[in-house]
Amino acid sequence: MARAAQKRTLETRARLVAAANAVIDEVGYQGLRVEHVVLRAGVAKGTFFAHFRDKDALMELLIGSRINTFLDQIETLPAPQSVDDMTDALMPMMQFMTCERYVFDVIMRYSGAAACEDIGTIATTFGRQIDVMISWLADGPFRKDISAELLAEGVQAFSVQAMALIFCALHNETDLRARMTLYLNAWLTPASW
Amino acid sequence: MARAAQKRTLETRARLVAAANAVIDEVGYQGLRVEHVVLRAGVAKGTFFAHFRDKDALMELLIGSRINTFLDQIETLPAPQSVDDMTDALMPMMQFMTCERYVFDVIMRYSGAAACEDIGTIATTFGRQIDVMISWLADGPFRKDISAELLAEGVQAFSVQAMALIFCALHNETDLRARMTLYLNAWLTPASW
Amino acid sequence: MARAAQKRTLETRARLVAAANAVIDEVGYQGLRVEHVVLRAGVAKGTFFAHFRDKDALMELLIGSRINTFLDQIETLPAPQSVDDMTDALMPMMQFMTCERYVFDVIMRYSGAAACEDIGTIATTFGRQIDVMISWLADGPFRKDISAELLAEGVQAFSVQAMALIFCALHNETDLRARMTLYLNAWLTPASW
Amino acid sequence: MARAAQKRTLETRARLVAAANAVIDEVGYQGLRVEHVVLRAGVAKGTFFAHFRDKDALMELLIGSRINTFLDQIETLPAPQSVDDMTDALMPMMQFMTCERYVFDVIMRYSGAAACEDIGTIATTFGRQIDVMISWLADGPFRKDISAELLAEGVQAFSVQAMALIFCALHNETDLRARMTLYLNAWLTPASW
DNA sequence: TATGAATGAGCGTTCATTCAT
DNA sequence: TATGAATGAACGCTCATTCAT
Repeated sequence: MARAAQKRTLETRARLVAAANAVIDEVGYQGLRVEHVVLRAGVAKGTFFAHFRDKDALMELLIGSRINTFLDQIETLPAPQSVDDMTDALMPMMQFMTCERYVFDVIMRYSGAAACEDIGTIATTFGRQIDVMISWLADGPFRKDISAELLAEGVQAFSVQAMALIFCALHNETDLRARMTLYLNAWLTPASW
Repeated sequence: MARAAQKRTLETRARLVAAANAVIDEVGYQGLRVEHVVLRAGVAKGTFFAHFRDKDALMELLIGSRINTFLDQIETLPAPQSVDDMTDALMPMMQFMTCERYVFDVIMRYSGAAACEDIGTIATTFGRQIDVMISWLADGPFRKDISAELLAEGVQAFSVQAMALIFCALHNETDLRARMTLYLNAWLTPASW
Repeated sequence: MARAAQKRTLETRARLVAAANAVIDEVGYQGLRVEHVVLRAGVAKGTFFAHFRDKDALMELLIGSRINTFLDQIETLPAPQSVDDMTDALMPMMQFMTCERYVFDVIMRYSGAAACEDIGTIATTFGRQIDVMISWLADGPFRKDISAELLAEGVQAFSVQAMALIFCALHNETDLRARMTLYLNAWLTPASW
Repeated sequence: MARAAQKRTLETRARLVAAANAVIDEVGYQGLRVEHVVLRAGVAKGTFFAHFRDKDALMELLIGSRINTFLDQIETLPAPQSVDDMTDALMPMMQFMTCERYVFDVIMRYSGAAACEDIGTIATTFGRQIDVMISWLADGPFRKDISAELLAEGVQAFSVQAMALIFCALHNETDLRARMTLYLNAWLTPASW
């Protein structure tokens, strides 16, 4: 019976997540309303809050999941041997992260949280990003005078900077890649000064 | 006549700004309510919206002004000759920027906007930051293999990264300075790799 | 459970309606403020708008209810056998309809709507008025060369005309009855021309 | 000088009226905003209120003028010799009166005001309507057992009734004419009962 | 007359969240 | 768990009208 109950619980939760994704497909993350989610899931509003602490918790889960999917993909790639390769590897994830101002803002609220005990889906992805990059950086023709971790944090800092520019009317996706290349070349390439 | 009218307008606007600052002193930026502002300013609510598009517009003005004041101060300083000096110079402004999560979030919405025609008070402060740092970087014992502008953008990227960490439970003000030093040393110091 | 929930809903709605009526007793229909209603009902403002589309929807309900009460009363009366009797029967309702310029205006917005599918409380009362009068007209010493329905519509048209005169500074309640008698005699009395 | 000043005054007033008509052509009577009128007229808001007691005063003037134009036209017609002719004569004016719900409402606020000392442009038009119709009724093959004035008031009452039906989704312009014919036949035609 | 900034009361709305059942 | 009515604090907005200059 407990097992059955748990099964129902999981089903309800899955229904809510599916409904939320469907809503997002229609109106975007920004436009998501709890009301619409529960309506589509066919459950009561209270049920939503029995499954998610608050709306933000759902958002974090949804966005975090998407990022994790991108990271799964990224982890299958061989360690990039150039800044261009690294940019290529990161681009899909960065494009998702900038698909909506709202999404970027949510993610930003957790940036830097990588080093925190803080356990949230998005925060964890920052840790994963750092980890992936550490493995890459140790393994490629990149700057070696500072720790791979610090280097990775720098890549993250520059990613954020590059992404932030997307939301300027004057910049577009092409710029995102160009910026990244520019930044990472300056940050990662062992040049003699 | 037009001048007289404009004078009254400016006075009212000044009253609103002063009232807003007073409210913020009491309840913080986050806690500011339009209602309280107009009450304290002794003007009608409609007057508020005749002067500011919405609450956010006021916020941008207030926060932007504060940042500009810090930049005024910063511009009086001699060009820093070390990463420590540079960090010292930037710290007061960064501390303000991280005084409240809300303030940081507002600022972030305009980060990267430096390069934009986009005219908002905060956006312009990003441009000023870049300009100040360009003058510093050209003038100090810093990396010279890339343009001062790119270097400045990097400083900004790392500042954001360092500030974002403040909002992790695990970090505090001391860390802000430490992080900045760490990042800027790695970014600005001409080391042989 | 659904029944219980509905019960609470009905109670809240009843509280709002009662509060609204109390407010009207004090300040009139014109003076009714949503704020005062919710305050007196002891519910949140949001609750009001969960029950009524807007203030006008409440007004229609309240005024429509009052008219229906008058019609209930009217329906208990025997079919009038003279224009005077008919006027007597209609007077209380017409006096309510002209108790406030605001009330009359609200009602007018729905006049003629009798024949409409349009479902609003006030609109339906127009239909009831017609029905009552049809039964009267078929049953009394009134003109018979045209359909009772057309005759009833004419009574309505003349009622409106007579009521509209009330809002002329020069006219008063006495005139309302006098006008009605004059009009109805001309409209309903089988005279040889 | 006084004459010059008066000339300027009249010009400004004319500019305001012209601007108002232009605004109405674009957004309808309902959509007219004093702000738009003064903007288009190139005068200050205060000037508007120096020329018109309030917005309603302007509206009354504009709508009243239009009605008077229709009445001018109507007065050139020969006295109608049938209900159909009478309906034809009145239709253009009635169509204008029902061009917008707002216009009809404004007019209604003055209906019945014909008999009032009350001096407003629209109120006066009601008087003119009555006068025109009195001359018609005395002069045609219409009911004669009651005064032409009372008969005219009845025509007005039925006109209002017919026009009110226009604002029911279920009715249209064709109905307006059909209704009028129906009503006026019942009211004006000397039939033996 | 003309100006136009200021008024100001109130409406409608929002929507995540709570809580009694 | 599930329900869903109720919450409630603000915000934005409206826009005719006033009044000091």
